[in-house]
Amino acid sequence: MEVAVVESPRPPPPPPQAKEEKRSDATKPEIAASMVGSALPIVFESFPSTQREAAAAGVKQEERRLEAARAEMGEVREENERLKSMLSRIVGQYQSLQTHFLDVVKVRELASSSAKAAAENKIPAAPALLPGTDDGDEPYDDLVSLSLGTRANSSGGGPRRKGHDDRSASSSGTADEMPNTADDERRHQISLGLGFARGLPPSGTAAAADDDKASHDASTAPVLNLSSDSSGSAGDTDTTKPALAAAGAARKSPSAGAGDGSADDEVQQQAKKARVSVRVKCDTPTMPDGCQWRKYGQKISKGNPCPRAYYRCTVAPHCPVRKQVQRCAEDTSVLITTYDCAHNHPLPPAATAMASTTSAAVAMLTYGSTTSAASASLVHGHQYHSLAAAAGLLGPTTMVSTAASCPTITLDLTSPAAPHSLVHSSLPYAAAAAAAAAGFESKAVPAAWSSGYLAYGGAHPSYDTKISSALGHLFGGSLGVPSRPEQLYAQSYLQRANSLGDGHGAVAPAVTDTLAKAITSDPSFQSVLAAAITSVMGRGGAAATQK
DNA sequence: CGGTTTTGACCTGCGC
DNA sequence: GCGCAGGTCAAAACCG
Repeated sequence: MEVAVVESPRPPPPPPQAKEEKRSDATKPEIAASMVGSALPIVFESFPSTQREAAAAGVKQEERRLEAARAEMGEVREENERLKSMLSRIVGQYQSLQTHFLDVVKVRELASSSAKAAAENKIPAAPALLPGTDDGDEPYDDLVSLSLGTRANSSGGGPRRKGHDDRSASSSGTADEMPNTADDERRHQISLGLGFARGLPPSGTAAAADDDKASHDASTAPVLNLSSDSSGSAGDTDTTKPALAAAGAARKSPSAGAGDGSADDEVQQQAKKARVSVRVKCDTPTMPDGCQWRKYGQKISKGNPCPRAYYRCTVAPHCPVRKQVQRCAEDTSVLITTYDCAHNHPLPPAATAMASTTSAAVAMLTYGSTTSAASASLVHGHQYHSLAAAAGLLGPTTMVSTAASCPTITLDLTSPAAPHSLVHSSLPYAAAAAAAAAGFESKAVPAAWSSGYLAYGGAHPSYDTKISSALGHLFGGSLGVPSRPEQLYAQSYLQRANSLGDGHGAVAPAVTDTLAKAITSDPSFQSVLAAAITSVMGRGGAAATQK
């Protein structure tokens, strides 16, 4: 349980009142006691002897207040315990699900190999989990939707990628570029089932191995193709469309895409393609996200009289992260900040919130998948947490767009939350996550979570749990949107995660709705929630993995 | 003096 | 091929 270690990374340069708000429950009694202890003597000394009765009455009043405070702290502690147990239950369910999933994958693997050996002998393994598996050669396609739209790269071609689609389509049926079918299929399976998309080589082999599957994938599991829009296609690592920073980065290090890139290179290559846009009401020239930025350009873009400023991260010399800042043409009080890429360096604590959010969104867009915690290397572990954060915490009104040259997640933090959004919080989550994983142009889901998150930035004293404060600081807590009802958000979210499994609205398109159903079915949803909380609370570790 | 901002020029991709 | 728009570069100016 990471709950116990959450308090250590205390990110933001704390404003005085915020510091008070973020004290853990465990420290509260001592704090309160010390406060009372220091206050009482003053009370005694400051009262003249002639007013001892009044002083005594005051003492009694203080004691009553102390009792009340203790009772309140007891409640808070109880609440915290309840949340902890809930979280541990969720984590347990996630692990059991994962174990079960691995078993299923194994069974399918065995079934596949035996099916090939027995020629036409199909083994209907795990039909409940794998409906519609009608081709023995691709037994895992349908698994994808069960694992948050994974196998980003294995599909060998994104729905929007120009030319490469044609290439993969035209290459259908030519298996001469298939060096090791079994091996590729294995990777394919891994990527499908456990979201090892990152581990897949974006170059020829994976895509080529899928050549005869690509068309099928595109039709049966189009939701998987988002990430391949980025760089997962055959041999296009050096010809990918430069999405903002990608152009500059490619210019600076053209060899990065040409070679047989390391995992990190691939990660960066892929991460460069996705963008996260944040809309927030802000008076300052830029949104205070805790990072250090250097302005390197400014342009007047068409359709907006407000200039667009270009910033580069200066925390590390070669950090690829860039951001564009532009005021909304319709409402100049709204600041639109678009982040690109992921930081390749440890972040200052104050910056980890937004950075993890954006990189999480990038990760989700880029890979559309989570990796197995069991196999978590540093990189994979980061991916795991990132996706979790993205899927679970991209709560604010979220739009996923692939209309541009690269997929973009837009977080609209300008609209206040509607009360009902608490009740239906899971749907927007699922729709957003599914849409993000799918890479489809998706209608913005009125999740209106922003207040739910931001409210925790204010950290109501009675709800000063680690979880809530961690959630609250996702966006730095500096964007405070006052909304008391949303302070119940986390609780209702958790409770709903337990009681979920029913209807979904008709907000999302059909495909994403299918994914939404898969995602919001209890175990996955809860696991994502648990991972999300773990991710947020373990920012320190996440920052370390961002190296 | 070092770091940041400004700003015009340049590069690249895309649509016609 | 041409023009447009977006993005980046880099020298000069600015600032603490």
